[in-house]
Amino acid sequence: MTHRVRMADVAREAGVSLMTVSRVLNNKDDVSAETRQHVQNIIKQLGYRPSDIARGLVTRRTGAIGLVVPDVSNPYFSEVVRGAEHVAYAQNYSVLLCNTEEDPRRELAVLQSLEEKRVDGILLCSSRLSEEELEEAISRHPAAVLVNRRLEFADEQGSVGVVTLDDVAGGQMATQHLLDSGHRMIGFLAGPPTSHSGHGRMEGYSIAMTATGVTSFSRWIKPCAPTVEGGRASARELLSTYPELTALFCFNDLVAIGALQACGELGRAIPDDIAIVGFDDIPLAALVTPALTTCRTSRHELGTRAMELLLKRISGCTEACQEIVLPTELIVRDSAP
Amino acid sequence: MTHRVRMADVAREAGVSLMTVSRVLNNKDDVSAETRQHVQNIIKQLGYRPSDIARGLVTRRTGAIGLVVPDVSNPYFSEVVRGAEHVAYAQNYSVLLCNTEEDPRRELAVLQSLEEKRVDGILLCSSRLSEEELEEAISRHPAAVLVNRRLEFADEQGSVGVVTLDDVAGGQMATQHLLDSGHRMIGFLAGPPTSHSGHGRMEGYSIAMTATGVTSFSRWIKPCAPTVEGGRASARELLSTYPELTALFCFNDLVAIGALQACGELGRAIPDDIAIVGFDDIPLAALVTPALTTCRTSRHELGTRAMELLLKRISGCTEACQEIVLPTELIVRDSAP
DNA sequence: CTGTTAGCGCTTTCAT
DNA sequence: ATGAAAGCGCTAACAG
Repeated sequence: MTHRVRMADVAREAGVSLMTVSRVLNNKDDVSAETRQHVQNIIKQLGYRPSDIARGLVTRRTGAIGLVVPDVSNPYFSEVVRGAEHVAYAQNYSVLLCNTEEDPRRELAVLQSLEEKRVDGILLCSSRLSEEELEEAISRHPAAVLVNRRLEFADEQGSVGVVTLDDVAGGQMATQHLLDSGHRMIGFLAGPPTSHSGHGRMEGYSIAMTATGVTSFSRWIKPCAPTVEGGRASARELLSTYPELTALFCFNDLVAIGALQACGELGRAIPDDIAIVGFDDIPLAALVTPALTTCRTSRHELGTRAMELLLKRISGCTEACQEIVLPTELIVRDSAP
Repeated sequence: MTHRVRMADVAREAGVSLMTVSRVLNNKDDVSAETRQHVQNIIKQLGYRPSDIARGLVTRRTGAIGLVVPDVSNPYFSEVVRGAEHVAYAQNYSVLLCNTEEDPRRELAVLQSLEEKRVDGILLCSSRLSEEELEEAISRHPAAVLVNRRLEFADEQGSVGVVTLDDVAGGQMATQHLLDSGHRMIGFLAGPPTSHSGHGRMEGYSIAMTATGVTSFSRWIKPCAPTVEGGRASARELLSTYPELTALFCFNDLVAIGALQACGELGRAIPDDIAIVGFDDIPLAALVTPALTTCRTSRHELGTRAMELLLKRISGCTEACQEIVLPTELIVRDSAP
């Protein structure tokens, strides 16, 4: 690479000024059709590509969105990412992807890095930060949308958009399904204590249990890592301590699959000895044996709606539309018919 | 946001020149400890964050890598992405993620966009472009590494790094395993005709079959979409046409799972009536019933090695080390014991 | 050790 | 419809 073609090269070659080239590039209408065509030919001939860097310095817009997720290789988030990316691309935004690896320190680090990159906005999924850290981080960015996490205090100021799942309703629906099948001793593998989704699902579980008159179920609630292995280990423990349990509601499908494995190891048949309900309906859920009953959540839609909201906010939309709650849907399969 | 804090604000407040602030920021050693501390205090106090945009304009480095994959929500690629991202982050590079959605036109578009972003290099996974398009795109970027795809002609020029799986050896190993179990009528669900990995695996299959004296197996080769559904449909067709087949080697695990389903529907028991071998060892492979025999490939390592190679090349490493072939490992489970 | 000068490649503003 | 000048926020190269 000898020397990147600059706008000045195009201008010289075309025999016009920098401004004319700039106008052609930005589709300004005050350029004669003739000149425009000529300049476009030269651009193509020289293989010129404008520098977003130089442009960004003066326009203070980068056309980039920071997308922060705990872990792209988690199928849940990779679908959110894909949905978000799709919308961004359609509006000519690019996406800077950042994994936090569930580490709040790293989350702060990527947020700072995105600030230095001067992204036009951030999409923050399942943030593990404290309210204070979150408010600080958000205030430092031109626009922000939170996914799967709400801000208690800043909400009313409309400083941030929010897209969440109706975890409470989902948790309630899942638990009610088990109750309707006659189960009363229902354990809950609750996921990470820091997860807001987990709290919502637990609330739904509690509501359903209480409404049905089941009390003292709190000892049946056990936190766990949101993974197959986490579910397996916690299910073993919970079922060993409380063998009277006849059903398990799980934080997510991975945990539920871990529970499936644990039951296999403990020699407890599913769904006859014990029924299991997951959450999310990841593709895997339909493929394991027995197929998982679960609450379907549209991760893709979570991503698209969040990005749409963010881009709206970037464009200066100050209207209401700042909190979106997506419903979930119970999918009944073999693990809890 | 009234007015972003600039370096000039820090300099004024600290009573020093722009350069001193710049030196503190970039950890240049020719600043007195005292001044450095003072400036750092002011920076923190003002909440100053340097602009990578402005810096990039003068240094011609953006600290960003373009990562191009067909689809992040495909677990295969999301693990590659995660490996790559991990290495990039450790060296203070950020990652611009681009999905091509398997569309070559979109692939060209994102490549152009990355060029305008002036990324320091690109990592291109499973490119569907023609040799010419690929060469053109690569030549326009400061550095490039290809994953799961080779460039026939440009290789010797060392203009591009390459990281691939040893698909031929993998295909051969998988097929040989079936041959060793006594199978001779082995079908191959080949994946997309455009897939280079698919070609490699087919070559391995052919080598093994031929070496064992099996001829005229080409009619048992059937292309398919690289998905569960694609595998299911193609397996049904292939097994209906050639009911004498006793084993199937599949392009990847998703296809193999589709084949599993098809066999279930056709009433053919696995592994007794028909044995199945997949490729990749995705997490799902161990969880389906029967558990899948497959060739394990380390997607994470594909990502880390590729990013390491790219960053080396960006740093001007012109040494050999420009082609890496990662081995695969046969994992024997229940679908082909 | 610290400061001054001159751009990086574009767009904005104002002039013609 | 087109151009000239100024400057976005920073760093490289040189001075002191």
